[in-house]
Amino acid sequence: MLKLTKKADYGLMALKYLAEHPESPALSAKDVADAYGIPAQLLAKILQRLTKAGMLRSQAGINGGYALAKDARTISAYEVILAIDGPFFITSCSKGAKGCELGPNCTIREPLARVNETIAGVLKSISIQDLAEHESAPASPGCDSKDLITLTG
Amino acid sequence: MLKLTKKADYGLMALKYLAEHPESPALSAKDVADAYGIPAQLLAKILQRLTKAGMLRSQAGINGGYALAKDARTISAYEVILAIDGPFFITSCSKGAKGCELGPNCTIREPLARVNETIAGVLKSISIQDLAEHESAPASPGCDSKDLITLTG
DNA sequence: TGTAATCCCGACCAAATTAGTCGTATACTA
DNA sequence: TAGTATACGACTAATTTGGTCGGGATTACA
Ligand code: SF4
Ligand code: SF4
Repeated sequence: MLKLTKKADYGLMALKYLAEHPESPALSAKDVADAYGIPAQLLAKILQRLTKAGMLRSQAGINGGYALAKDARTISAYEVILAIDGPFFITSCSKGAKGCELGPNCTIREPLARVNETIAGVLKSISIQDLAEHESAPASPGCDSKDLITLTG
Repeated sequence: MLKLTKKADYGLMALKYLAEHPESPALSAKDVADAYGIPAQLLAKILQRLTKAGMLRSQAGINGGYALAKDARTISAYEVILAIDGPFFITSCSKGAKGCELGPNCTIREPLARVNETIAGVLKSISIQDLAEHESAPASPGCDSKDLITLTG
């Protein structure tokens, strides 16, 4: 539960891989898939989605493939997950959903919605760059994310 | 994706409900289920798990049922989710798992593990009490949760 | 003692979601 | 034009989740 889908996982990995190989003009889906031993066709579909979402550029034909369309540090994990799995909410309801309609009955929805935002915030604060140089460079010194925390009260 | 299961959701609701009715010595699974219109048998199983995990006391027989075994503010959303759905990790791997064994191949696992901890931390900081009085009383003033944030770097 | 209410628990089935495959069309390069 | 690649939708398979059933054990009380 509360798991990232493998697709999102693959997507992040692929993006990270591309970020680590800026020299190549383009890497094919197969290249990346082979590098990690994941199904090439599945990864292809994922990369297509990321392309449509604007974070990759694609090139068909021989020597074609994918390359980052933006700077690695401007792509957040959140965007990636969003593009691959669609909008995410930890509750089944949340705004705009056809989920469980306990509506007024349910008073835990609001606090949970805040948890949701917190998680989204965390995910937004992580860039592909952060993943690539995984020797974790302190990007948020001090307590500038204080707002993320206020959800408990 | 990244969704709370309905079981966990139900569990939180039930706990909140019990927290709101401290006068009753015990409420049956059916009582709670009816209050929210959720399947009684399913809720029963959930409550059993919470009982085994020590956050509820149960009483069989006529006029039996469940009651909180601890103060509502000492029960965190995290415990509840853990008891109902088992250990949660956003990645398929994470320590102790039989998940995807890209092992050394995968360098995104470590940053994601930190995201995981952050989420866990947030969940831990929310008590049943917080859910019950959902007019959100600031429980964490200032920036005492700074550590939750350092995952980005 | 007997009965009704209730918890307990494992096995089971059904629905939903996720993972992965296939087939075909299209684009690009040499 | 041959070969390599993306694009995309439909399909199937695997896994997870949601929910049900049935039998058994406890307890209260008449
Ligand atoms: S129970 Fe409440 S929080 Fe959960 S899905 Fe339904 S309305 Fe949302
Ligand atoms: S790809 Fe990496 S992060 Fe994802 S499950 Fe496998 S080892 Fe873990």
